[in-house]
Amino acid sequence: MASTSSGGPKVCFNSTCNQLLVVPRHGWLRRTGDFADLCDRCCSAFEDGKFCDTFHLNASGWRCCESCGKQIHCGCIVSFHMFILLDAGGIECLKCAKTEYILVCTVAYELYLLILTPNPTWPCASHSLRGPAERISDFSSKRPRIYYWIKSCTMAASTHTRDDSSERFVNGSWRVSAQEKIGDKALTSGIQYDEQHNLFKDVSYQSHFHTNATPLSSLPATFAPHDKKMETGNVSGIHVKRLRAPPSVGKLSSNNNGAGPSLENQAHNTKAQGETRSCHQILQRYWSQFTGHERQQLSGGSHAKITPLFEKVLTASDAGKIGRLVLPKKYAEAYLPPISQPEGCPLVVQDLNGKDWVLQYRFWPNNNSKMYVLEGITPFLQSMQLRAGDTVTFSRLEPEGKLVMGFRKVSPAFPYDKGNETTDMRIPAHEESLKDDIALKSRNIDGTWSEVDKNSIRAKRKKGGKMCSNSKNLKLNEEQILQFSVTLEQIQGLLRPPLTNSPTIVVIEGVEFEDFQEAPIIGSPTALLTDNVDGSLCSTMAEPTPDHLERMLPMINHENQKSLKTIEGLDALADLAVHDGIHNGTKHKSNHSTPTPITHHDPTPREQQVGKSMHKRNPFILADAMRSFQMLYGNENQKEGPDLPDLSREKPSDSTFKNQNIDLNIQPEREEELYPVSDSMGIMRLVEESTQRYMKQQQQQQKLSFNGITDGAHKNHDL
DNA sequence: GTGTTGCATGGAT
DNA sequence: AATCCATGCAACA
Repeated sequence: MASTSSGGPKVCFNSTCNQLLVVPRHGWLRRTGDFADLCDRCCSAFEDGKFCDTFHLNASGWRCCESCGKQIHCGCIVSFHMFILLDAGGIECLKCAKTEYILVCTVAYELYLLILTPNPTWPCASHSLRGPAERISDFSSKRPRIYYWIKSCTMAASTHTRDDSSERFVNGSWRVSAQEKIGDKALTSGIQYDEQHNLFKDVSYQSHFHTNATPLSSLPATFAPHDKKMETGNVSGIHVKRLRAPPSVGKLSSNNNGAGPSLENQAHNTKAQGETRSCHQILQRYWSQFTGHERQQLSGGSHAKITPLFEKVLTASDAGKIGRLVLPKKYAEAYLPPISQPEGCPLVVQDLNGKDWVLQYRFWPNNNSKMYVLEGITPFLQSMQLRAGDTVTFSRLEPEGKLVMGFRKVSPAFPYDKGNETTDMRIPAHEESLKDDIALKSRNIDGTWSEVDKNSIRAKRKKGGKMCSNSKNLKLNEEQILQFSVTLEQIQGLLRPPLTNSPTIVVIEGVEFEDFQEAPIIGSPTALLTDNVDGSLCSTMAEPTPDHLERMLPMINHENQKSLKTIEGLDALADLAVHDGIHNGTKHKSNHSTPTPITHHDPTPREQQVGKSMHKRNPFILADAMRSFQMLYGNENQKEGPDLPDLSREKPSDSTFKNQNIDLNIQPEREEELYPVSDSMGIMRLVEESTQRYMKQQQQQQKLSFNGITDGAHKNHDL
């Protein structure tokens, strides 16, 4: 590369050019902070994004975009901004990356987007969020384009208009602000680049159009998400929130503003990903999982845009008679109107049918904090027939900013139940993986990465229990689910028919299940024939190994096994099968001489909430296997509320085989009536009930046998 | 007695 | 240790 000698005539920085510069033009920003001075021709090539194509064609470092295949030069500072490095390796051109980025940011609507740049003069500190001060200073003087999304908010009985958006140069830095009128209040939102501190600030404040309104001091300072990872402070009554300083320029818009190629630079990568992570950091705990299909439904098929905000799995309390839905504080503060008084404000929420519901949004003081609740939720829940364990989703209809409440039922028969209007709510796999990736880390204000949002993990653990502690494993993409549905069908391969019985074939959702009067037994089919002649006992197996499961899944094709193995829950299944099932199979055998009562375990509310994950050591292998599958197959939010058939109530507990008594009050047939088998849960239920019948029959037989009655089995055939 | 409201408590992270 | 939040519960209507 050419350089300039101090005092001497400048030559083009392009070493392959070296033309004397009469009027140097600024090219890329060098690491020194100076610009590379280019001649007209080279600068034009640079600005057109063709510099590498022109001058570096024979250089090394060309790679193909993983998405579109376009060749991108990755070997020089000039093209440094023209691609992003993919987490999984490889690169992606900005065009492709931008698409993804826009998508992500659409989800994370609330976040301020600071994608700056007219000119790719920022060599981008991809390694550092806070670049050297000289870069920043240069950058700040270049009137960065600030891509700014104003937040909107739905408030009951309020007009909501977006009044103004402007850019101003204030005190040496560019400030973008927008004002929206919400009722009699004006929310001025702004972002300002703080040159001195090398930061972007969120400058938002409320004022009033009318003097008779609430005093300013009583109003929350900002609508911005109250992310504690952001440093905040108050300056002259203006709420200042420190955002991460973008290290670079990079305009989201594809417009070429004439100042250079409209190329989002590498900073885009780091910035976008950083902000993306930040987005997700804000959202992930109650991340709404909408597909385009659902969004379309929510928006009534129109072109209105739906912005998923967050969601909440209904707890027993939420779904109880009180009609109070506890809202996650973080998201209540981020996405709902700010309330400073415990009384809160009425909130108009639209349901999926377009019907408006007026709820009271308020909070309670709690441990120096607040608990946000939506009161009066009962009519909505009843109308939608929602219960504990179901999920209520909160989203926003754009552009009017109306809050929309959707829902997802705990047993929507996903993915088959086409009738359920909120099925198919999974987000596409690529979003999912992105989310998952994002969920693992978040970026701190100082640009470092740290463990993210433990609440999210906690929430996911709650949802998935031990089976799905990893978010990546928690949510299955559709392909996995389909694969798993096949696996579910194939589970019959695990159910060993008692030799003395012939099955009743039950077809559910196109899947044939063999309903034995005697319970099927999980075990290796190859082992079936070698032991257990009475057909009622589990086979005893040698010391099980992890490979055991594989042998137990002879009918599952390799692909599905692979797929399953990616699911952490399978480990749990294997664990159950190997450590519990087989164990308990043996135990089961011995139980013939050790009668135990069927105890009805009434789960604590916490157990209900956590689902079945608490039942780690259940002797009834099939039930647990079913539960495992159920958890994997079903919604990750799947939980059982008090109104749902709690399998844990119905299944024998650990003590089942210790003191066998028989609870003859159980009426599985009736339960079937109550809970029609129309979904995946139903399939589980059917299988489980089948096994329950078997259990009861066995126990009855044992009891009767103990009493010297020999025809017990016949008498209890219908149990 | 019943339902509602507002706060306190404690488990989970 | 701090925080969140699900739920309990006393006070009140």
